[in-house]
Amino acid sequence: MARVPVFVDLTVFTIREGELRVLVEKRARDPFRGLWCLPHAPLDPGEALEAAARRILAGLRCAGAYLEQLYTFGDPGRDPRGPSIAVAYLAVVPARRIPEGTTFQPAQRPPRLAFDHARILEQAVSRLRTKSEYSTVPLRFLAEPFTLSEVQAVYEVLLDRPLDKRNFRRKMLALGALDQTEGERRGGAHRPARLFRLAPKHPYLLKERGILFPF
Amino acid sequence: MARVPVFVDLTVFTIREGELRVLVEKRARDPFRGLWCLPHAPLDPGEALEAAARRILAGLRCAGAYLEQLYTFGDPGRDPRGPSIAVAYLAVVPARRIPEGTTFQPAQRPPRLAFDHARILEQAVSRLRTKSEYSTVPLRFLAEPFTLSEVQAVYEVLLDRPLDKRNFRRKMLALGALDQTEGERRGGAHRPARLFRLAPKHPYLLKERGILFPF
DNA sequence: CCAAAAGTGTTGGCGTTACACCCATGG
DNA sequence: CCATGGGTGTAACGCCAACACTTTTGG
Repeated sequence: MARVPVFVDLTVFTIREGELRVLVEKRARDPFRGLWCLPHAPLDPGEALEAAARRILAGLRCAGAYLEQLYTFGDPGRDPRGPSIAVAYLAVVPARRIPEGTTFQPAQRPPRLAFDHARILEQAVSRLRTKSEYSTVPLRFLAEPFTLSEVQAVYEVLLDRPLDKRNFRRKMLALGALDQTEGERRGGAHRPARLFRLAPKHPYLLKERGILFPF
Repeated sequence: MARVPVFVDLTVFTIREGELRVLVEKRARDPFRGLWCLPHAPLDPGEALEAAARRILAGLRCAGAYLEQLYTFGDPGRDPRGPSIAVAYLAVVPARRIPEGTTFQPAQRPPRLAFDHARILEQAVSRLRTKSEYSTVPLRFLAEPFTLSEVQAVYEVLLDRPLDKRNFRRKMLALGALDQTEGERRGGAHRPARLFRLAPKHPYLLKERGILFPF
């Protein structure tokens, strides 16, 4: 029976300083000692894949983040120690929930990464950008409650283009994915902003027919 | 180090008798002896995942079929013999290329399946239908050369609704995914049909903005 | 000459984009 | 009272869905 080591690898994204960023760690051991890599861990026997991903997230103090399976990488050369499998997950964490001491690097121009992690990251970024066109995943970059301007800023980073404010608000509200909450946010010398949360039963995919963006 | 058995499982689809069908095998051994299951095999150490999928396809005499990775299943209870991982692939084979002696069952109302194969199949069908809205995957159900009416029939089965002939043809040709070939097909007491092939550099995803279907 | 599938254009309606100003607040 | 970001409506345009008849062949 074929038994190769099985790893769960994570791409944890956030948006900081107007840029998409990914969580990386510095390797303490060979191979690739001193190089950056994505957080990962071997699957415990008897542990479900998603459970392993959540275990790693908890270790990063990012429990509760949005999580979805990305892709499975099994190129025999991906680890110099020998054949292995990496089940990669994509996670999203709001910038305001990032714990101290965590390192996030620009996802589009990352530092050199160990193993096949550059390829994993590339695929994760691609998936994230594609899904921004037709899913509510981008809302996971925000801690509740949030303002419509914050939502627009997230979409602008992910889609990498400016969006029209009036059209954006009209469409976003029409989705039914947001619930307005009590209260407002005062953020300086200007009119206070209304606050929103993710609707309890928000759709994951946007609409059956047609795409919502571009505006 | 965590070493659990790694399998590659296949969902091989075709369209026959106006219905989406999936290739199944009868199990010759326990567990689940005599029950239907999806084709699968353990990953050889040192073998790439996709290479294993193609090896299984070749064993089914379906070499050359369209193939993409679907999802990885690792629920500890998926195999009664103990924890294991299944990397599932989705394949599409033209009805005219099906070898003798292969069993295809209706994909939407399959027989009882061993292991967690019912869940794998469910997810594969869902993915296939979703992708039919915005990708050229449905064209893989046809052996070249094919007629536009055949293409429309495939889309109608996958989307499960009738499509307008004139609108369908206009949009499909506008994609640039098809090349007209020499010759025509005479199929009885009616005007001969023009023949097409997949364009060498056909797009995988349809258009950047908007979706092509519905009509 | 009949049956059967292939092939072909136009129009009205709807949804989308483009666009500029007033509001509420803090300092 | 000034600066700052929050909030709002409409009109022109372009794209899409709806729709029916002619063509070519085999028997």
